[in-house]
Amino acid sequence: MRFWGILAMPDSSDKPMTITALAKGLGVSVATVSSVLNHRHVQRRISPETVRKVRQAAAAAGYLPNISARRLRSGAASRYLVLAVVTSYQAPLPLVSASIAAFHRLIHEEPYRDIQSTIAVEMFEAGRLADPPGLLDGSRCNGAIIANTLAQDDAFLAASQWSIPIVLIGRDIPNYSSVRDLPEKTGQQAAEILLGADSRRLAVLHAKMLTQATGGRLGGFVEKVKSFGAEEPATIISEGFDERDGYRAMQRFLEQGYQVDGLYSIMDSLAVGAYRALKEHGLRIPEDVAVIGTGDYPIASYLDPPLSTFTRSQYNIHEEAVRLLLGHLTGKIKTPTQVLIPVLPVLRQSTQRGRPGW
Amino acid sequence: MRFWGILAMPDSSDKPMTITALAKGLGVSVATVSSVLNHRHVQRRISPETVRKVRQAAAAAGYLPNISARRLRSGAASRYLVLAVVTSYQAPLPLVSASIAAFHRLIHEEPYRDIQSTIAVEMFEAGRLADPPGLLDGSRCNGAIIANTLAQDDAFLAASQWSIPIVLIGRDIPNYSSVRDLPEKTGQQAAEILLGADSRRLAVLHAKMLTQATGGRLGGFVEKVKSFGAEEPATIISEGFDERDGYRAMQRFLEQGYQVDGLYSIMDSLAVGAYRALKEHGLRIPEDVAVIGTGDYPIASYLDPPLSTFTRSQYNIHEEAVRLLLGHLTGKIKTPTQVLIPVLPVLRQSTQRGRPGW
DNA sequence: TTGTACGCGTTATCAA
DNA sequence: TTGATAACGCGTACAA
Repeated sequence: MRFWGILAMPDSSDKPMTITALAKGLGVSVATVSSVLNHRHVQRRISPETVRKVRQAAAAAGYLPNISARRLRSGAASRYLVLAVVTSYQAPLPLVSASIAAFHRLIHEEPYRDIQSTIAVEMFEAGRLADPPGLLDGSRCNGAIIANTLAQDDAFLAASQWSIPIVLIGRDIPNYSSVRDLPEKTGQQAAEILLGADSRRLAVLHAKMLTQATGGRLGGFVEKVKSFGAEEPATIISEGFDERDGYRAMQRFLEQGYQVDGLYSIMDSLAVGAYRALKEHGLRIPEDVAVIGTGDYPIASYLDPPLSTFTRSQYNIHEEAVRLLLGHLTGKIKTPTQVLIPVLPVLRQSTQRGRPGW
Repeated sequence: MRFWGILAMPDSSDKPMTITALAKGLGVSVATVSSVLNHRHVQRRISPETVRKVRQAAAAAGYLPNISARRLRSGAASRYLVLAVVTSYQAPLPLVSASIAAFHRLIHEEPYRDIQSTIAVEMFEAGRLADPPGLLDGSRCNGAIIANTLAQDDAFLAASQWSIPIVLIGRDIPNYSSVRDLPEKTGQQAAEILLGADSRRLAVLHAKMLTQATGGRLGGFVEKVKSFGAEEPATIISEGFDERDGYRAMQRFLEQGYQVDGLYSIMDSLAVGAYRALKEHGLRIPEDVAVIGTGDYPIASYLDPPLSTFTRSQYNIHEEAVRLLLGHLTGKIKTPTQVLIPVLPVLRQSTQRGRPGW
C-alpha cells in the first residue's frame, strides 16, 4: 500500500503537493521528478520504470506545479508585471472587459512596448473588498484597478495603506488616484433634457444596488427636477441591471396605473427593457413618453426609435485608469491624480418631443 | 548616477532592479529596504533619513517587486492555481467575460471550494497563438482555455505538446479536450427556418474574419439552401462584428439594388445593424424580409420586432469549458473529452412570415 | 537602529 | 541512469 492516499484526503489542512514531497515519497531525487514532469526524461535517460512510477505518483497525489516558483526560477518572470482588474461579483461583467481591452491596447503602445505583463481578474463580494488576500500587501499583483465598490469598500479603502499603486474607478477617495465622471451632473442634464422636451410627469429607472456613480446620477436627477419646481419624479427600481430587469420593473410600474411622459434610465440596458414595456402598453416613444438612457451602448442608436443617452464614458474611463496605473508603475506619475471624464449627451429621436423639426 | 529600471533603459539586456541591488547600491541591508518598501519601517524603527534614501532610490531606479517571488515567499502562493483565458485581440471581448464569469461562478461551487485561484487573461494576435511565451511550458499558468483561434492557430495546436491541461472552445483537435456546438447544423437550421417562412431570395451576413464556428454556420447555411434547390444565397460581408459593421454592410448591399426576402445573420450584433438598414430602406420585418440571427443576445427579444435567433450557447460553452479544465486539474477527468452543446432555435416575430397565426 | 541567513518550489548544472 | 546543489527575489526571525 502506498501512502499517496494521504494526499487525496479532503482534509484541507494538508499542504499542497510539491516536487520535493513527491521525490521523498518515491525515494528518488527532485531532479528526476522534475525532468519527468517536464518531458525531459528522454534526454535525461530516466528508466521507463521510474517514469511510470513518477507519473503515477504525481497523478495520484494530484500534484500541480507552483507557477510562482516556476516563474521565479525561469528568470523571465522578473520582467513580468502582474496587473489586476478588481471588481465585484455583482457588477455587470462586460465592464471588466473594457479594462482588459484598455490594458492590452495600451501595453502595446510606444512608451510601454517592452513591458511584459499578465492581466489578472480578481473579484470580491460587493461590500467585502477586504476579503481577497494578498491585495494590500502586493503579493498578488504589481498594481490594480479597482471598480464597482460599495460604501463599505470605500471605507476600507480610505483606511488602508497599500504597497502597490492603485487606481479607483468611479469614486474619489483622498490619497488615491482615480478616474470618474460627474454622475450628479449627468443626472441633472438628463432632467433638463426631459423637462426641455416638455415632459412633466417624470420617472427614473434604476437598479436596486447603487454605486457611487449610479447613485450620483439618481441624486442629480431628482434634485434638478425638484429645483425646477416640477412634480417629484417617480422611482422605478429594478432587481438587476439587464434588459429583462428593466422590462419587468417598467411593466410593473405601468400596470399599477402610474402615468409618465418622461423617463430617465440610469443605464441603457434598462432602457432597452423599458422600451418594450412602454410599447406593449401602447405608449409611443417619444410622442407619449420621452426616454433618455446613460452609457451610449452600441445598440442605443439601433433601437426603434434611436435612444438618446450620454456618451459611453466607460471606455475612456477604463483607458484613463490604465494609463494612470502604468504611469504610476513607470514612475512618470508620482502623486495621486484625479481624472474627470466629461459625460456628454447624445440626443437622438427618443427625446424629440414637443419640438418638431429638431 | 542613477539607473532606471525596466523601462527607461532601452537596452533590454539589463536586469530589472531587485531589493538586493537596491540595498547594495545604498550600502544598507535587504531587510532595511524590504521593510521600508512594505511600510514596516515604523515597527522596525528605521531612521527617517534611511527611509527617505531608500524610497528615493527605489523610485529613481524604477524598482518593481517581483510578484512571483512575493507569492512564493508568502506561502499562500502555493495554494493558488493560475487559470488562463486565452483569446485573440480580434475577437469580440464580451466573450472573454463569459469565461471569467464561469470561472468565478464554478470556483465557488462545492467540489472546488478550497481551490484558490487567479484568473489571467492572455491575448494573442489572431493567427499567432505561438507567440505568447510561457504558455506551452506551463510557466505562466496551471491550465488554460483557448478560444477564437484561426486555422493557423489550430495547426499550431495540433503540432504542439503541452505540459498543462488545455480546453479548446469552438473547435475540435485530436488529443485536446474541447467544447463546441455544431455550427454547420445551426446554419442548416437557419436555412430551413427561412425557407419554411417562404423566403426564396436568401442572403447571409457575416464578418470578414471567419472562425471555425462562424465559418461552419456559413457553410451549413449555403449548403442547405443549395440542396433545397433554391437560388444560391447572396453573401454580405462586414468588416467587423458589431452593430455598426452590420449596418454598413447591409446598407451597401441594399443600395446596390440587391433583392432579399430572407436574411441569416451569423451573429446577433450584425442583425441589429441590419434591422436599421432594412427599415431605412422601407423594408418591413418580417413581411418583406424574414431575419434570423445567432447567439440570442439579451437584446434580441427587445428588438422591434423581436429577433428569431439560436440559443445563447456561449454561456454554456464557457461554463462547460471551465468545468472540463477544473476536472482535468483535479484529476477527475483523465482523458481528452469532447463536449457538444446543442444549439436550439428561438423563434420570435422576425421570422413569422407567410404563416399568419404562428 | 541595522544586518545575516533561511526557506518558499522550481529547474539546470555538475558530478557520480 | 540518477542525485546533490545552486540560484531565482523576497520577507522575516534572529542576532548584533
